[in-house]
Amino acid sequence: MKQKNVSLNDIAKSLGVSRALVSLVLNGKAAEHGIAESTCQRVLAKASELNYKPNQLARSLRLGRSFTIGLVVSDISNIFYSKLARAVEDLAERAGFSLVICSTDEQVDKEQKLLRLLQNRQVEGIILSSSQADCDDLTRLKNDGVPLVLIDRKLDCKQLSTVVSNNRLGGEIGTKHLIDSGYKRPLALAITPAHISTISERVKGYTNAVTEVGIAPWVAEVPFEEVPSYVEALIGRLKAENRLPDSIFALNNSVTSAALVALKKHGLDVPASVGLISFDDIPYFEFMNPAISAVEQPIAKLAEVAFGRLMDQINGSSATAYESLTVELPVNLIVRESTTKQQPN
Amino acid sequence: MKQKNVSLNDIAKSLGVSRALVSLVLNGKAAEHGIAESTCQRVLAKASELNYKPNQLARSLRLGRSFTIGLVVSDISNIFYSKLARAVEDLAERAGFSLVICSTDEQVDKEQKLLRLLQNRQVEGIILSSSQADCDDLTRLKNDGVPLVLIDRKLDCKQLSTVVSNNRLGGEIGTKHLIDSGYKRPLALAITPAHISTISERVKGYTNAVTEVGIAPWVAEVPFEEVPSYVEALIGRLKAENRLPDSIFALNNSVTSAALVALKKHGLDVPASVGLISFDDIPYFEFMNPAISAVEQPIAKLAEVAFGRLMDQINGSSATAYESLTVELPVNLIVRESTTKQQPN
DNA sequence: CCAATCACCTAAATCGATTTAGGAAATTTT
DNA sequence: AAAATTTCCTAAATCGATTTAGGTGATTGG
Repeated sequence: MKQKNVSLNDIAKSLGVSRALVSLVLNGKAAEHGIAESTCQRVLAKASELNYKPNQLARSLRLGRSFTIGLVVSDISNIFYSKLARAVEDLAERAGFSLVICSTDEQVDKEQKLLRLLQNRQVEGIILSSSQADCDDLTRLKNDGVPLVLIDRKLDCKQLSTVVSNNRLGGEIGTKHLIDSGYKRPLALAITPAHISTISERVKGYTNAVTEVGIAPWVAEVPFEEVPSYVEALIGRLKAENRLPDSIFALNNSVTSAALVALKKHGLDVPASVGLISFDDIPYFEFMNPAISAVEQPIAKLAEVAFGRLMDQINGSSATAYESLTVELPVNLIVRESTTKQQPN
Repeated sequence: MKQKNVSLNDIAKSLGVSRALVSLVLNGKAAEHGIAESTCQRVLAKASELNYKPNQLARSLRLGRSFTIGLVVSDISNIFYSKLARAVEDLAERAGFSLVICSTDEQVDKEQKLLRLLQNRQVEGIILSSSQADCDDLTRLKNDGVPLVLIDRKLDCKQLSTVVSNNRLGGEIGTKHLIDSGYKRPLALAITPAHISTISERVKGYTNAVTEVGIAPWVAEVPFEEVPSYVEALIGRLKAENRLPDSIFALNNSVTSAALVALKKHGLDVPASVGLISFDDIPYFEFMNPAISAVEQPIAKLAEVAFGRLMDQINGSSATAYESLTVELPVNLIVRESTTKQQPN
C-alpha cells in the first residue's frame, strides 16, 4: 500500500555518488563546496525524475529544529481564538513555520498535557493563552528551553513574556461609554474562574469607572460551564424581582451571546429596556438589530507582537530583552445602536 | 541558552546499561523481554530524576509514523471551518494524533504548496476542503501514499474518499421552505468560482425547487474576493430599479453576512420587505432580530465520518473499501423569524 | 620527474530513538 | 561436573537527513 518514499540515498545510489554530494547540491551548497556544475545538473535531474521529497522529520532531527510552533488556546472554535489563530498562522507561514493548534477547554490538566506533548514533539516555541492560576508549570517549561509567549491572558508572574490587550482600560472605556450615554445602573457580566486575568482586569476597569462617578459596582459572576442557562436564569430573576439593570456590560463574547439570548427570550428590548455593550467585537454585531456596541481587541496586533517575541526567543536575539516583559495593547471602542439610551430620565 | 535535552543515551550511560534496555523499559516491553523488575525500577527512577522527555521526532523517524494529520481548509477563521477544526481536533487527540491546520484562502497554488509541505512533514493523513477544480494533483498525492479524505467540497472524481453535506437537498429544502412560506420570487445568492461543489449543488437544489413550481430560477453570482461590496451594490441596484426579490437564499455564511449588512444599510426590513434564509447556521442567528432561518450542516458528523475514513486508510483496514466513496450527510432546516411572510398578497 | 596546487568528491559521525538476534552468567538438570 | 536452560542484558542496524575533515586524481610549477 504505502510504498517507501524516495530518500537521498536512493538518489545517491542510482547516480553512483555519495549522499553527502546529493545533500549539498539539493541544499544549494554546491558552489561553496566546489561541486562540478555538470554533477549538479545530474543530481537535480535525478531528484525530480524520482520525485524526491525531503523527509522533514529526518532533517529536523539532525538540525535540532522542527520548524513548528504550537498555539494553545481554550477553544479554537471560539471566534476570537480562531481569528487569532489565523493571524498567527499567516505570520508563521511567512517565517517558514507550521502551526499545531490545541484547545484546552479551560482545563488545567489538559493544558499541561498538551504542553508536554508539544514539547515532546520538539516544537520550537509555544504561544499560549493559559488557563492556569499560577506560572510554576510554565516557568519550568521555559527553563526546559522552550520559547514561550503568553497571549490574551496574563499570569501573575515576572518571568514570562506576555502580550495582552489593555483589558482594564477596555473595561473602563466601555463602562464610561455606558455612563456617558446616560445609564445609571450598569451590570457587569463576568465569568468564573476568577483568576482569568482578562476578566478580572475588565472588572477592575468597570469598577474604577462606576466608582469614579459614585455608582456602586454591580458584578455578576457566571460559571463558565453553564453560561447560557445561568445568564438566562439571572435575567429572569432580576426581571421578576423588578431589579433589572438599565444596561449590561458583557465581559466576553460567550456572555454577550448568552445575554442576547436571555434578553430576547424575556422580551426585553435592547437598548430600549436594557442597554448592552460587549467586550470583544464580532463581525455579526455590526448588522444585528440593534447593532451591538463593543470594545474591540487588536487581534492582528496581538498575534504580531506575540509572534515577534517568540521569534526573538527562538533566534536568541536580545531585541526584546530590554523591553518590558508584558505588553498591553490599546483597545478600541465601537459605538453602535445597543447603547443608545432613548429618553433622558 | 537552550541546553541539550536528556536522551535515552544519557539515561543509559548514567546507569551503565544499554540504551536498548532503557527503551524497552520505557515502552513497557520489559516483561516480554524478561528484564529484571529491579532494573526496571532503576530505569524508571533515573528517567524521572533526569526529567526525560522522549524526542518524538526521532521516534517518528524510526517508526515511520508521525502521529500527525493535516487539516486544510480555505480559512480557519471562518466559523464553519473553525467548528469543523475543533471537532477534528478532538477526534485526533483521542486517537493520539496532533493536528496541523492550514488555510488556503481559496488559492489553488497555496493549497498545493501546503499539501506538499504536509507531505514533506510526513503527516499520516490529510483532511482537505479543496479549492481545486480537478483532482489530478490530489490523486497524485494519494498515489504517493498519503491517506486523504475530502471534506465539505467534493470534486468530480471517482478516486477520492469524500464526506460532504447533502448540499443539493439542502438547497431544495431551503427553497421549498421559502415557497411554502408564500414567497414567489426568491433570489439565490451564490458565490464564484463556480466549480466549488457546495455552491453549485445548492444552486441545483434551489433550481429544482423553484422550477418544480413554475418559478424561473434567479441566481446572482458574487465574486468571492469582494463579497460585501458586490452584494451591497447588487441590493442597491435592485432596490433602485424596483426589482427587489421578495426573499433571498444566501448560499453560504459569507454571503449571508453580506446580505444582512446590505439589507440593513438600505433600510430593508427582514422579513417584512425581504425574507432571508441562510445556508449554514451560525450561533448568532438564533438571537438576532429577526432570528435567521437556516439550513444547518452536521458539522460534528462530517468531522467524525471523515476522520473515521482517514483512520481506516491509515490503518489499512478495508472497512470503508466497500462503501460508496462519497458520503452525503443529511442537513437540517431551522425555521426562525426571517422567513415569516406577514400578509398573503 | 617530484612536489604543490586545484577541482571534485567521499567517509563517517551525528541527531535520538526502536528492534532483533544473540551472548554471558547464573541456575537447573542429569 | 558437564550439559541444558533460564535469566537478563547488549551490539548493532536502522530511519533519512547534514556536515566536516580529509582523500584522490589531474594539472601545474620548478
